[in-house]
Amino acid sequence: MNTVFKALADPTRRKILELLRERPMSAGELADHFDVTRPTLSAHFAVLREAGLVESAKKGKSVIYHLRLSVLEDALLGFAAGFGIGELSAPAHPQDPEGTKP
Amino acid sequence: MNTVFKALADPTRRKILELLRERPMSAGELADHFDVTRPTLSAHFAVLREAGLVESAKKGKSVIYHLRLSVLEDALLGFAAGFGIGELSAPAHPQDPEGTKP
DNA sequence: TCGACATTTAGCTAATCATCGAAATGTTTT
DNA sequence: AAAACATTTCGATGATTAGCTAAATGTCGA
Repeated sequence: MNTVFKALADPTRRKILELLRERPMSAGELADHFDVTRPTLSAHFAVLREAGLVESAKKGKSVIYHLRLSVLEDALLGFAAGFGIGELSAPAHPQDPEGTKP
Repeated sequence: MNTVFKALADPTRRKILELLRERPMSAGELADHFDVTRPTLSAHFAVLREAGLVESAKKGKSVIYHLRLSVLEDALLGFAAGFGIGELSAPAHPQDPEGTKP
């Protein structure tokens, strides 16, 4: 949970998550949206992966990243709930919560 | 908004906010809940104040800190809403339930 | 006014972090 | 097999950060 907030502390990483919200994207495709070098972005991916916020899958030459919405949701709402913020129905996860897919 | 997430990245600062959620507290009273020195805590207060997450008021010998809940709420829910997390706002793109992307 | 108390500022150190260029790894295509 | 491509690892650098001790600032009560 600390790793999630640490990951969220960087604007580049938050933007990566926002891009991934639309659809899964390859590392190179993501890189086209930023001015930093690919090694730098790769390091950001590692932080996000470490926090459980994204998952990666090799696809040919590329590596496809996709968002793990449930992790973001749990961290954000879990923390907010402690403050009485977001007294709202948690939406059913549209995404696989944990590696339960074949 | 970046300053808010940066402020939330530290566990000590998150705990300060949680303590302040119950009631306003003086710097010294807050300090009793942590193992770090008072100057260190004072620096954390400065970060939280800079982010707008707390406000301070001098009261005699003490300085009373109180939470600014609306700032926390705006940052958290504002960010979450962009992901369809948290409220009535439906997700822009319901996530692809895996596999339908060749 | 003096001394005790609460907090902050100042100055420092060690650790962490974002970034880079170059090299390495792995995959596809010719 | 070799060239081309995508991504990551390696090694280095400058910036930021959390932490400390010591000193400064400000406030109250005797």
